[in-house]
Amino acid sequence: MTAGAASESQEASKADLVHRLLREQIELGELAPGTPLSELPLVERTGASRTPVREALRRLAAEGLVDLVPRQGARVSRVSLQSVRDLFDFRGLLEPAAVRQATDAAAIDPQLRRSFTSMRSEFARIQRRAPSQARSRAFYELADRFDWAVIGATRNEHLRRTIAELRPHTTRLRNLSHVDPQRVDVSVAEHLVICDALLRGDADVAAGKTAEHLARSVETIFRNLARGPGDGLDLLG
Amino acid sequence: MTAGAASESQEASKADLVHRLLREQIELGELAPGTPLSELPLVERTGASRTPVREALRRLAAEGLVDLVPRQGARVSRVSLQSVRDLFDFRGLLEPAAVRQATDAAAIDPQLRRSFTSMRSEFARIQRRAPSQARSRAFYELADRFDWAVIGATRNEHLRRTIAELRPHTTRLRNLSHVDPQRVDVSVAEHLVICDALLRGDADVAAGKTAEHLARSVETIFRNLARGPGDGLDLLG
DNA sequence: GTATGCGATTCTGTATACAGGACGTAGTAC
DNA sequence: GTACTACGTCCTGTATACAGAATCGCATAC
Repeated sequence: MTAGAASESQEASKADLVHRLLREQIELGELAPGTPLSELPLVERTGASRTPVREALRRLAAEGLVDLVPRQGARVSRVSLQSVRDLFDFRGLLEPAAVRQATDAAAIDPQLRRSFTSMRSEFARIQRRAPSQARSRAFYELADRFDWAVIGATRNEHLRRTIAELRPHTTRLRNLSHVDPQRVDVSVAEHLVICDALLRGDADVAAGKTAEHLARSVETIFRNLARGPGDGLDLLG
Repeated sequence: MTAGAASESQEASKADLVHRLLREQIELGELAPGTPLSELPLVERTGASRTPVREALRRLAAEGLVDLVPRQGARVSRVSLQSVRDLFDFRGLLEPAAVRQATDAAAIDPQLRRSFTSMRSEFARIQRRAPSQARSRAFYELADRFDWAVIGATRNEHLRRTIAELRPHTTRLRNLSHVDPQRVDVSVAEHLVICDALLRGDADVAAGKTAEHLARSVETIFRNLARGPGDGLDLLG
């Protein structure tokens, strides 16, 4: 594992590094929507030359994290209400199908099954914790691992790649909005239900509950938005 | 239109041109799966320098038309039976949803409605023609226009972009396989049914028939494949 | 005859230099 | 005082040069 990581960091091109750096900063909201990303400043900041920086920007543009205006340059993409709707509608189309495939895979692959079983008990443990900042963080970290496990268990390559490409958008949206402890409660319970159905081999329920979970998530985001921008949801960039 | 095309060709960067050239050649099967795409030969062939050529290759790799091995270069991506299944399964997930949105859009937008009405009558006209090479070509050209109209009428940007990215794969698959006149017959009829439901505003039927159409298409491809590679389906590249 | 090692060639990954276009600003004219 | 124009600066798009890695072929040793 260590050797793997070492050879990875050796194998990673500078374009990969710059791409990952920028993607993480955009995900975390450190680079606010609308921030200009000119190449030369990035060359200074990253130490790479313009060629890898260019490639990183193009890749980010393909992922939709960066808007590229032909002779004007790159900016961190803005987040509109419509884009949030689009994102969750699209996830609602894809992720239930992915959960379905993951359910089938977990029924066959014992190691995958153990992995989901373990995450299920972690969700249960979080459920018993008192609401706190740390609890929310733990939940999101676990939910991320769960989502990646589902992605990894998705047989269909197109489906897998497309969902994976959406994750930075989802993460960014979470980091741009505020944590709603009540929503975390519900979300933990929803993940438990999905885990149970998945482990039970009930793909229909697992997929259905995933769709419901996404619908409730976007509902919460919009409700919090309706409280006004003073509440912290600062999407217009 | 002419001025538009002129300004377009002025606006298009060399990277765009190289990208389009290669994509078309891959779609048409002129560049067979597995063909190495080294940068220097492409520089000579296209007249562009390495930078735009690189960008075009990276873009094609992101679209899945080219496989990029880290320190080894680019090859036209190979087409496996699994990748065909994956492609059509994924399309079966996305395109019914897109047809649904197009149905809603056509109910509101009169110009869009006229466009679909006109294509419906073109399908009907093709149906009455005698089977021939030209008839198949006319059908595929029209089916392409129909698909693009649906894509254009898809509100959800993620859905629209993802489906659009799949089209080169579909086109390539068609050009790598042989035309099955019997399948064209059925396919024309299926498109008529979809058009009718779409124009009638019946999104459920339009979506359902789209899913059926895709399922039958992939079935035909696999059946023709089962007849053996001598039949012309030369997918292994 | 076969296997192994060394060398040459080719290619990618990266850096950098150059040209053309866009935007902002300042100055001038009305 | 305002609007328009011209100039300067910045930035992208493109070309090209250089270094390191990988692969292929050939020669040699067993």
